[in-house]
Amino acid sequence: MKSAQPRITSNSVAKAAGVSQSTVSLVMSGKAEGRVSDTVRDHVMAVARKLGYRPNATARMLRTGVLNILALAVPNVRQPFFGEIFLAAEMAARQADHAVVLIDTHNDPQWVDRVVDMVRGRMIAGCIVYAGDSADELKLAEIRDQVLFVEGRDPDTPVDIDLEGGIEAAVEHLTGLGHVRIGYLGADYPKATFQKRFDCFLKRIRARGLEFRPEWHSKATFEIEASTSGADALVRQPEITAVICDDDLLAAGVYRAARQRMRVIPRDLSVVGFNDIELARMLSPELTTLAIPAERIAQAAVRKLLEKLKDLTSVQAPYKAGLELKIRASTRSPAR
Amino acid sequence: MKSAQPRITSNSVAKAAGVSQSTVSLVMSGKAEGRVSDTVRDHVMAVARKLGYRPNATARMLRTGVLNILALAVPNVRQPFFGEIFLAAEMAARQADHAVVLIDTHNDPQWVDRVVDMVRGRMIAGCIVYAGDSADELKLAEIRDQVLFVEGRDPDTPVDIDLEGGIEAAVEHLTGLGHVRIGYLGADYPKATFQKRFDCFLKRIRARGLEFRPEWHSKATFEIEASTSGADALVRQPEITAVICDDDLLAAGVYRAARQRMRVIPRDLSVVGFNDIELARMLSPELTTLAIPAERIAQAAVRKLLEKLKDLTSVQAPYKAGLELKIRASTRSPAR
DNA sequence: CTGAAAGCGCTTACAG
DNA sequence: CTGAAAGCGCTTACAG
Repeated sequence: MKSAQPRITSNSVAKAAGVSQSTVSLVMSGKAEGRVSDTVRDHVMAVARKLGYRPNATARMLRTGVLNILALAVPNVRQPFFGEIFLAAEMAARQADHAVVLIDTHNDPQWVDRVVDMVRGRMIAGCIVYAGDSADELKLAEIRDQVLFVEGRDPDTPVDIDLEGGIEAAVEHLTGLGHVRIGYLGADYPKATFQKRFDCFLKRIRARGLEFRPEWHSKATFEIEASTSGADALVRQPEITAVICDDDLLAAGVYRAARQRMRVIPRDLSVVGFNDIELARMLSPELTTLAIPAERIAQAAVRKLLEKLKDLTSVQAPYKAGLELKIRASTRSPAR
Repeated sequence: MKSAQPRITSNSVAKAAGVSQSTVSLVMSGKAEGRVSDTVRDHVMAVARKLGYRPNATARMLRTGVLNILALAVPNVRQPFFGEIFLAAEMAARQADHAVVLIDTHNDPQWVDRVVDMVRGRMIAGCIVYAGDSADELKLAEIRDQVLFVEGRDPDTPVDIDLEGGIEAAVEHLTGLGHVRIGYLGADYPKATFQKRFDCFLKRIRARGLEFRPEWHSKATFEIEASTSGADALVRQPEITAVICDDDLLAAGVYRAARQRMRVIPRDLSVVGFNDIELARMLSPELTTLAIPAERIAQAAVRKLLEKLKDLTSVQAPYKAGLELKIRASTRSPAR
């Protein structure tokens, strides 16, 4: 059996220091100022350090009712983009003295129920939901006061990206190069953000007075085989001279399909991605792509969630992050 | 201010159901069998559901002393490989009714202190440390009973990969193709696993009676520019006909450097990676690489940590995961 | 400045 | 089968 660990509590520290337990608590929580003499405070701190005492976070939470754990739910942890989102969110949360529990929604069909359980069961204070499915967002209504959506369904999603502006920049870039028959490779996931992206694209195409045929639209999931075959549906149509993708991972599928069809990027086909993960610069030629400012988005999400948890009535303007079109070597004028 | 939330506790449920608080507790914790009549149990469950009651996890933890949160410390969350590790660990932990807090050690120089604080402060039950730096492993000695190392410094790391076997397979594959001057692109991070990898490589080269010159060894971090220039130090030496890399991300640098030097893979240069992340199949040509069974490793780590936490004295044989050489299009016989 | 005491919401002997 | 009570380790009025 497990050897008996000598549990060090505020009580044992008090005993060892020859003071009351309340005094230890005051000192350890940094509220000694004006309530405990400097001599006693220093003595208690010394004893606590010597014993290796740390206040029991569970007891503190129970007593104060203040939780300092947040959850972050993202579609797929294996995607480097969400790694970046987590990293920035964790750092922002840490600075506000909070820990972050990461949830992979793709991987756990029960995730909504678990989040609701965790919030109601006081395990976590709240949850940031990045690009949740529409159905998920609905089920989260039960704890809406503890949830903050990023790239969500609602037009006023508290933290969102400027899809209109980004897609416009991408389309203008391609039309500026002379492309008139542009294909669209969408992400085959039931997320509002992908629906919106395609809508913005269509709107720009129409505004430009360009043609768009249904067969120039394909969808695929992000696994490499799936994205390759989804891309091939576009690549095999020689009249398409450029493709815009919902994600850099889909662009990788376009590269693969193009190679198989002997179409050279960018000579025979221009490609634009979405996200600007490091892969974009590992591909050859380097990928032109819409960069999402992951760090700013994650910071805004944490800040807004913490504000919401502190003060439900505070009305905040949504944060809309601008996208930057990184022009690299995968786009150029179509061959005549 | 925040609107008053009507807190639902076992007490309020008891009142609403007309039973004692202990009865509610028994029912909710699933210990009603033989202690509470079925009628009362069903009634309590119905009332609890109607009120949306969830037992307060914090109170339960404080009372039972049982924590169900683990931490997982990995070098860099943005690397898809660690996304996979997290995913599998989270799933295994969830099945054992535990949550996982993810820590990015690369990103937080204070991470060791935080983990120690969390363990001693009873926020987490224990921590899995994946490829910690040697210095970190030393500082974690204070909570060694709550820590489990993966790919660690210790020769008996409880969960490790079979580097010897893997590197041997890679070297044998290349020598079998006829390569005799093989370069090594190492990861420039102070981790024991990378030191071991190179040592295994050298050992195999020597066992084969092959030459190895110091300038055939280069090191780089994983950012694309860094790996490209680190790779270039090898690629620019025409006598090197093959390169083994500590990571697929480094292999991407070799591809980039080779392109710049006009050396065609695999005609002029064979490349072997490490990890088999999805990138390996996005590169062109597809990358031959040593696959690490991330899922099995993560599962073993969670299982072993939970066992250790339950029973300190149980002695377990280390788990050593075999590596599989995935032979793809980036390796072939050297041109004469 | 210091300490005794109540209570956060549970679980778990214990008594009936 | 059911309930009253103690106690997990803190924080925070309250009294002195």
